[in-house]
Amino acid sequence: MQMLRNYFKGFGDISSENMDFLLSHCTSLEVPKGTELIKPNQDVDAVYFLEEGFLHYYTYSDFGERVTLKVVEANYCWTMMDSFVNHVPSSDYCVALSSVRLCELKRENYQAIKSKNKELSNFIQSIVEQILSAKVIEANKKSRMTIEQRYLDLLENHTKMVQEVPVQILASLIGTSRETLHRIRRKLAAA
Amino acid sequence: MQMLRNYFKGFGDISSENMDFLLSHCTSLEVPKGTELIKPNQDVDAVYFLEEGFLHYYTYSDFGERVTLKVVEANYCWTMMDSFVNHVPSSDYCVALSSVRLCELKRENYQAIKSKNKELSNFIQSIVEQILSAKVIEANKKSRMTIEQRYLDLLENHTKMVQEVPVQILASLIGTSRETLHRIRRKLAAA
DNA sequence: AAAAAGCTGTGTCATTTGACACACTAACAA
DNA sequence: TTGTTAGTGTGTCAAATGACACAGCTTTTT
Repeated sequence: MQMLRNYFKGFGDISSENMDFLLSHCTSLEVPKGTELIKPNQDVDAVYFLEEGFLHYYTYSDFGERVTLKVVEANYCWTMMDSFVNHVPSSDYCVALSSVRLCELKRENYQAIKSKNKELSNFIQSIVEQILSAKVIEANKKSRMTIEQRYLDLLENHTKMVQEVPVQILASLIGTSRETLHRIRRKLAAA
Repeated sequence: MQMLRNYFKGFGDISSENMDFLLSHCTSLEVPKGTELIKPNQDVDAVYFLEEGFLHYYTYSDFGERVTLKVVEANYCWTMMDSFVNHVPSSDYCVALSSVRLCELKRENYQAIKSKNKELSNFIQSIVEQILSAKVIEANKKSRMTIEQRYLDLLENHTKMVQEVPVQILASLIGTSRETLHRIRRKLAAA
């Protein structure tokens, strides 16, 4: 839970009572590799914070091809946004790529935190705003970069992910085929 | 301002006093085609709601190529998220593609609304959550679709945009060159 | 009105990509 | 232990794409 505490701290100051209140509404859990955290038609009623391991968030295109939407890594907060916010069933998948340790914040606890007091509701508001900002930055960055640049970015900023996540999944994440990613790796190795 | 009122209504119920308070903190403005709303190094301290026309939000890649990040259309709320949330100067551009009518909500007014009362702060929180959800859905949708599907999506759901925005900009928006988009259009016309 | 700038349509051609195929290795389950 | 499944490296080839080039058209500027 220490990791989650530090994650929260990064969003601003908060009294220690409120921090404890926050953390007391989160529960730790561990799941083995291969666990299907989320399947289509499921109602996602929690937000997850990853402490260790990798999650594979993916869906299928109209052509039946599996498309990676996100590889969730440690120290990252994630949920099926649409399902969580709008109470609709998810249409995508989320599977543990490794043994995973995570914290769960249930929707009812999320609501309880928001209505506890002003500091907490402002704190949560600030977190959501910052996550929104980060999402936009991430999407814009992706738009500007070529496939090769995206791979170099992974290498630089998500080294462990590159080492531990299957190449096919990385390829799909950056928007190409595993063969093309392989060509990029070969080229980089030669240089 | 009526359009903005309806936009807000779409996010949930709110007392008419609060709605009026909200709207009284927004100001209407009109800018002619070609206006540079935002230039690099500028500090963006407002959120904009478009009532009419189109905005071109773009940046440049490492290769000096102009990349369209978003074409903002009527009934859409937009800002340079990073700059607005984190008080950092923007590095991108936003230019009016046509004569544009918009509403502006300054950061200080945004704060004033959030702290006015509980209903308003919850209302704003709910809007931010829903916008975040929509952003994620949009990004995921884009990941799943081919260039052609993205164009068909524009045709179907943003007909006016396809008619009024230069093809080069649309091509960049969906992630391809104007030549390739042209090939797609030719193919669709033949069918 | 003339000139300039921006946008569009289109052809050619070299390059990049994806699809397929196959061998090899690692991980896992019976 | 053995069979099975998942993942990787690599080659070939057809198809898709981007870069370039140029002509015609529209809009804006002088």
